[in-house]
Amino acid sequence: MEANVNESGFRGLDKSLRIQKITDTAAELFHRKGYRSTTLDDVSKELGITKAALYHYVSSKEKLLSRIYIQALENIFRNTDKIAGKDLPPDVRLRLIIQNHIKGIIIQSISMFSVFFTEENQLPDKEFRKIQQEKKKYTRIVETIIEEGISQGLFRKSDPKLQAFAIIGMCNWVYKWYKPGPGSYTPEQIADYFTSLLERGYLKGDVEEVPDVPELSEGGREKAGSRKEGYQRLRVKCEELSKLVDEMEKHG
Amino acid sequence: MEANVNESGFRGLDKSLRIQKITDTAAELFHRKGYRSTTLDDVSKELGITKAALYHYVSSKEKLLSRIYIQALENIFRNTDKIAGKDLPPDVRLRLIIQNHIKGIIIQSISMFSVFFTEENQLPDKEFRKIQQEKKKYTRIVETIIEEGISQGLFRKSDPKLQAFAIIGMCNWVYKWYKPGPGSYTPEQIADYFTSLLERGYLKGDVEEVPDVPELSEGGREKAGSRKEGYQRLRVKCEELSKLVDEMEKHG
DNA sequence: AGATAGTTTTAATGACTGTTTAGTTATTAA
DNA sequence: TTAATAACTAAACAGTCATTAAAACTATCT
Repeated sequence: MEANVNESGFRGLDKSLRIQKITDTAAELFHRKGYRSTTLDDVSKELGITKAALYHYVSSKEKLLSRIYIQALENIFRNTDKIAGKDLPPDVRLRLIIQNHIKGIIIQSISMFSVFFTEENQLPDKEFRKIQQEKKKYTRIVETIIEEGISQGLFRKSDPKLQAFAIIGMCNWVYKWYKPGPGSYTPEQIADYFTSLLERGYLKGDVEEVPDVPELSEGGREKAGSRKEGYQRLRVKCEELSKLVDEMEKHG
Repeated sequence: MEANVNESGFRGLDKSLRIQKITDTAAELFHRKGYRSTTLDDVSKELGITKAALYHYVSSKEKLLSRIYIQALENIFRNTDKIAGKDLPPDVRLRLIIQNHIKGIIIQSISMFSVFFTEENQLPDKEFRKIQQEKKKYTRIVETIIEEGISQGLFRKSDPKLQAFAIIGMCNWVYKWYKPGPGSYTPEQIADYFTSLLERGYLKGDVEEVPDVPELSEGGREKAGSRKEGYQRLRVKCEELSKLVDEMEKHG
């Protein structure tokens, strides 16, 4: 029946730490139950204080949400500029970005990023736009690295924006499935793995020449060129695959 | 000031269509404002009827959410079994799965999947578990295809589950950035692009032999083997990269 | 026309919750 | 000791919202 007095209390912390604790607790609850479904009573109960006491530290529930967003952004952007600006080959920079990204999500707590990814529409308009803008900025960083990789002849030709979305999506989704624990992967292992997959793909590579990414703007796509036997069929186009599925639809 | 009488009215539809319209409208609003923040007044207003009239078709708000989840699942699973069971090489099956996945999300409406991905914690416990289970089932399907690809020597060695998460994440994230419109990519184009990236990676491929994915279980990883000059450095390990970042931290 | 069933509305209820107010306690400063 | 301030509490305000009850409208059938 007692209030939750877990994890090193709340009273015996100095102010900035107490605010941090409030933010973390809120993030955890918002993550578990959703922002709107979490009451300030829930938060205060979890902290072992009264709701009104909360208002000593945070001026509104909305402000609490803002704080979470600000922290998440700070965390993700902490290293990006340094990485992106460093004089390193694009592939290495991309690796660093990916690693930083996954580390940010996992170490800085999944809850915070879960909220970050799912509660945007709860922010006031102005803040919402700000966040949207920052996200675009981040995408743009990744995009730029990819562009450089391509222009240096290191990366295959592609649509850099689409590729950035693909990579970022793969990384972001970590918050959905990652469960910390003794047997879990470390963020570094995941980053290593993702990088390896993204750089080289999952197909075993004994092909003479890898074709560029298909043109996205037109229908007429790649005429099968000089590739080794056995990999011809890998390049079946999606249009054909579509027909295949449609066919399946009809005949059970 | 009038009620929203857009998109072909509500009154002139037969029952099952009316229920469908309610579900779609709800999904759209839940997507825009969040489940908890959307009132039934919002939904009914959007439909041009009163709140109480809604209760003729849906017994509770929760039920409305359930319906959305059920439809999303139906949509994703519609073809999977047929694809996974078909006697096709693993790489082709994986392509089909990816394509089906992205098509499902985009065509069947982003809103529905946005809700599907973000409002799970609003479901009653029993339903929540059911959904969780279905998601696992889906991951398992992808995983199995990957396992077969590996054992047939077609795919590089890897952790199939991690790879499944990576792929699924890349695909799911589409709901976050895809904006339908005249200049947008088609689902097929996105699927094509993702598949190409996933199969072959973004690095330009003039390497003799692509190394297997690094072992995830131990620290000691790959001794640089017989690879072409110039790609040596690509295989810098994340541990080393970490140090690099840490260093940057200190010296601006 | 009248009855019936299906549909929609108006009006109310009851529970919940973000926020405010007014006051208490503990700690520090003068 | 007195005054001031920070930390906190209890209670209530003001509003919102899911849900229900009961009345009114509409179309169809007899």
